[in-house]
Amino acid sequence: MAQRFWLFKSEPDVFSFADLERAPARTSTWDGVRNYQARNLLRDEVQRGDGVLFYHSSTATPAVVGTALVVRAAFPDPSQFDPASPYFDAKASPAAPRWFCVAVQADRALTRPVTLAELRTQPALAQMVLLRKGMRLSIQPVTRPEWQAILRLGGR
DNA sequence: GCCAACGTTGGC
DNA sequence: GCCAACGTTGGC
Repeated sequence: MAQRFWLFKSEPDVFSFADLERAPARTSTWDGVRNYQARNLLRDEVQRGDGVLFYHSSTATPAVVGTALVVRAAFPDPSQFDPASPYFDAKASPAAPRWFCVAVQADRALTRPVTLAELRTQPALAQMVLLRKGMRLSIQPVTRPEWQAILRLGGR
């Protein structure tokens, strides 16, 4: 399947792009997604080899800050089975997992972050899912032209 | 900290 | 199946 592109949101206070770059093998499980629409994308659509825009949300200057690569397609999110985890789900079981995650590897930071405010000024990005009113989805599809435009804005 | 928008839960 | 109440997200 052709490479596709996604935008993953993360609160930098919880897990930042720099955290991913510091992780062993620059790789981390993208766990804790607890929204069904986002879950369905992770489980059914996101494939190994896809590109990810790493977006910092709920911060003073929300922005796309780097790119990552999907290095493992969907598997059951281990945190749902861990009673000590904030993402524990008593209704999930290994036989009937409810939540899924993928693994991502840091690619490169953008030369400069592309802020949400800047994204909004770009006519080429007018249809971006991120910019739609009321959109809160934490896993979003990105088109190839959007991907390319954002990397260009970010100095790549 | 505020609050709009959206998602989930649960009573009926 | 409806919908009110509640919880969460996330920009500002």
